[in-house]
Amino acid sequence: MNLKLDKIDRKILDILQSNAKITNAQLSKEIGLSPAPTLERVKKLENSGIIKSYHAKLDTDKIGMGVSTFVYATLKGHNKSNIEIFMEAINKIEEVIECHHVTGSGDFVLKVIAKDIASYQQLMLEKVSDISVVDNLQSMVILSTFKDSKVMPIPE
Amino acid sequence: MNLKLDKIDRKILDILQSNAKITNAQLSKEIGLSPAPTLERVKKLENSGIIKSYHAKLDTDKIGMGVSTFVYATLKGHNKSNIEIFMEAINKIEEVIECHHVTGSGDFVLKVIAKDIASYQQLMLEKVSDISVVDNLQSMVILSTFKDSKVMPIPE
DNA sequence: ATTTGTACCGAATTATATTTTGCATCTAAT
DNA sequence: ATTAGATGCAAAATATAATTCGGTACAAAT
Repeated sequence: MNLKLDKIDRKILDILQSNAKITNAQLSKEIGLSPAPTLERVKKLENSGIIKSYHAKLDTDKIGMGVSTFVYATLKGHNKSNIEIFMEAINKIEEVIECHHVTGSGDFVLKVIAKDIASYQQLMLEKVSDISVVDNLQSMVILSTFKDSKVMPIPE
Repeated sequence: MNLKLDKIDRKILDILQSNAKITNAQLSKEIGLSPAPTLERVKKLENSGIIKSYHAKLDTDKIGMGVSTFVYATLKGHNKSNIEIFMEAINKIEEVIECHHVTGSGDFVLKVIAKDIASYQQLMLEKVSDISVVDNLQSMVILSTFKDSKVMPIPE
């Protein structure tokens, strides 16, 4: 599988990142090819794994998930087994929508969403703090998000 | 516009969050309705703004954006005018894909992507540190991401 | 020069989305 | 209880879009 991206591929990726629901016909117009090779390129991008998946983005307020936070979590020891215990527990909590292992002594950044502050507190106390290997948790509540781009730049 | 979501709506949202490319026919099967009312519901969810948009998710490594970081930024003073200067500058930097205003004295969390550490450093020095109102920057490099769910739970 | 592979186009085919129609259910007012 | 209005539905018909197919052009390798 050839992963080399030309200018047209990058344009396709740019467009599909910002609007996944564009029709192939419209996409082909915007990149200046006919529908057939356009579709071929898109399929190639999908099959090669460059495009991993397609997702609907929801309005958190409108679905009643008004509280979003970042949580910085430290473990009691950042050995492999503790990390595995942590990962497994985190994966079961659907309100934890992201979990990243970051530099700094074995620490993690989580993104958590909740209905309101009360349910957030409950969630953290009952589900996250409760994970045996968790040492410290530090929450930052997101007051507002003024950039949340789903479009990543693609280097040449 | 009625924003009340019933069980079927929540199921639709759940499915479209994890797979935006599902056909209406398949979606209707999974929720147990016929295509017509299914499409009606999806359109209603789109028009009401509950579904904001649809996006392709790319593989950061495969597009050559191997470095992702969280950056905690503090401003020299967190008054309205400084925040506006900061926001405007940040919006122009396409490598900064997220920017959130968080609790703590006027601080921000950014998510930044780059080709490699060298270009990351260059980006931060030349574009981010350079914003006049920025006081302090603290970077955390993401070593690995083991949860990045695009599916938010929806409360009843 | 010939072969091989790749990318492209236009047209035909197939799949899918959208609209329409009419029926069933529910609610509220009489 | 009955009626009127609204809502939601299934099924069929239509419109639109995606996909496939055959063929052409071009580039690189032999």
